[in-house]
Amino acid sequence: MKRQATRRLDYEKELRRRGVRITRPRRIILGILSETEDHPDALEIFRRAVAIDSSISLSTVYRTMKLLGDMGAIHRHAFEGGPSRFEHASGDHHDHLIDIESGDVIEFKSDRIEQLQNEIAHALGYDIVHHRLELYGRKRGTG
Amino acid sequence: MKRQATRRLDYEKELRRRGVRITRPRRIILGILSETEDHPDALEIFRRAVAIDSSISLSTVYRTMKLLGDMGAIHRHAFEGGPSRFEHASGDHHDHLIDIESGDVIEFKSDRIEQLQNEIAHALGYDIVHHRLELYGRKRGTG
DNA sequence: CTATTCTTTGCAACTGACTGTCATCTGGCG
DNA sequence: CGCCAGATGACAGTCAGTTGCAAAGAATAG
Repeated sequence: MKRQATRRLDYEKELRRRGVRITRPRRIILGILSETEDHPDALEIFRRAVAIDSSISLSTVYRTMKLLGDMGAIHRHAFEGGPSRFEHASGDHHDHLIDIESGDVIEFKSDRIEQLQNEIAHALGYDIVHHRLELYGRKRGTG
Repeated sequence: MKRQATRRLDYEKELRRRGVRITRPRRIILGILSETEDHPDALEIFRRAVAIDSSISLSTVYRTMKLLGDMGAIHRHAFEGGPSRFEHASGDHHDHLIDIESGDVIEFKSDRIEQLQNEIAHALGYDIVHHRLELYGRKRGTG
């Protein structure tokens, strides 16, 4: 449970190392990102940020998400039919199963699939730069 | 090469069956969709349609793509960082490898991956409604 | 073939999700 | 503290797509 505080400090250290200033809005957004285990969108992050400091603007949230995304500190996911949703980039790679009823996101990982993807790309003469694998499903016995 | 004309007629028959009127703009768009083997976006379809009948509007293209998509006659793909691109829904399911340099789309199919996806979703208590698997890559020996 | 009906169209205004501009503000060093 | 490049809030602009509406045009009836 101390993981979160550590993660925020890691973010700040990394930002400093890159000559990025740690401002009040950024510290608040970093705090929100490091505490959440879900996949909030920009508006949701904005709402949570405003609850802490009402002067924060939505532009700053978007700018900060872009900055952190470019740095590789967070991942942006453009799931179907909605705004981008974010998660911190710590931990290793995984893909997502999206509950089409609730919007909940479940993370999973399959080395077999990754391996098959590489084989396929290779056979087609390509190197994979990145990929997107999303399963959209419904809880069994719920419809 | 007669496949395309047949496909357009199939589209029209299906539309009629659903009580949808076959208008001039729709016939033109259907013709474009049945002739192309690539994955054009709405604007590209619009450009091709205007070359045939300059009075067609972009709204009608969007509306027709939505109609055909809802009917399941075409598939809409929202690849990263660009507008939706479309392809006719004939033939069987496949996934896509996108050349990040040229935007070219290569179709591929892997029963092994599909099977693994189902196993994963099942293990998590879900039934897959649909999925999205996109590989973004670069041609080997090109960079 | 014409009248009637109800869908579809083109246009323009609108929306959601960002991105860019700019005057003002501020973090961090000196 | 004082400075000042980089960051911020406010808001205009963009991009892809959607929607409201009056006019046009399919399909059907007569």
